[in-house]
Amino acid sequence: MTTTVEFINKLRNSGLRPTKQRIKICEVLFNKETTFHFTINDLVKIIETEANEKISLATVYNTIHAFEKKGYLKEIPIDSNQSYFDTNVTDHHHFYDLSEKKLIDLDEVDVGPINIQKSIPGKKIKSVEVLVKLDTDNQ
Amino acid sequence: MTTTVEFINKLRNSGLRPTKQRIKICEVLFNKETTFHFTINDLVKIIETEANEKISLATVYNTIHAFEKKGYLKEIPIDSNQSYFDTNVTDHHHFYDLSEKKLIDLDEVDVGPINIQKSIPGKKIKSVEVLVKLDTDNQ
DNA sequence: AAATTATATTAAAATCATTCTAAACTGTTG
DNA sequence: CAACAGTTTAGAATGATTTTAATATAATTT
Repeated sequence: MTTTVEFINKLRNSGLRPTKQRIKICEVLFNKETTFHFTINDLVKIIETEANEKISLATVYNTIHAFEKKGYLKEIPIDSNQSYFDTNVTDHHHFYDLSEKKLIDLDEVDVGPINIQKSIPGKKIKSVEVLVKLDTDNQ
Repeated sequence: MTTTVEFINKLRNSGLRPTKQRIKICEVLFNKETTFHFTINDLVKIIETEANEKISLATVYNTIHAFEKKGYLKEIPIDSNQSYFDTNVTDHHHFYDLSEKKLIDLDEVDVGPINIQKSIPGKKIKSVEVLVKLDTDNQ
């Protein structure tokens, strides 16, 4: 359980003004027992349900991108028309359930170390992400 | 070098009518020395340049999706607003150059074997894809 | 090889996620 | 509290992709 004051400090410390909207989004995203995955659409629905506030769509986008830049969220690469975000920002990978269009965390430990044996001159590796696509096992 | 007749057979054998448009797209995609990555936009431009035909955008989309379903193309999962496709359908992975928004192949051998140590009941693994994001190495 | 049928192509409109705009608003700092 | 910079907002704009419904073409039947 994180208090509102702590979110305010978190925001201030990262150079983001603690506005009503940003605090509300913090509460929705970071006041959960477990981390989770969401699309912007999901988030807007959660805000409408969980809170009785309406936050403009543009603000939700701005805030999520700001949080991503600050490292509070991670975008997950999926060949989908919507962006998926993860409140779990530790190094880990994902299952993607194709039939249910749902993401499931995959600990680094469950994948093992990955050593990229190739390099591109002038470029450095920023991240290594594994996506494991799942199908229904209709045997 | 693949002849038009071979493309016609390929299409017919997979239950796709060999239309003028599909054959042209086959030629543009599969008559290259090397495999490559493209977006729909890229492809449309290539068709306009390489051929003097105009294929409707809807047809390009339909064809690419049909080819993907038949396993002649692979969609590459990237958190981008455009879909990327690959004419290399063998098992391999990718670098994604963030500054140039370009994909580079990464052989399975350059990544090493990946053994997923977790399973989801009722689901089976369909694919394991590694995306290595690259940044400019401004040291 | 004409007639029939099933499938594909097309341009344009529709849709949907995301970004932009410019006006109104709100934290922050002195 | 005044002034300023940073934020929020609704709505418009953008851009990728999908849908529509009419036309065209390939395959099948006669």
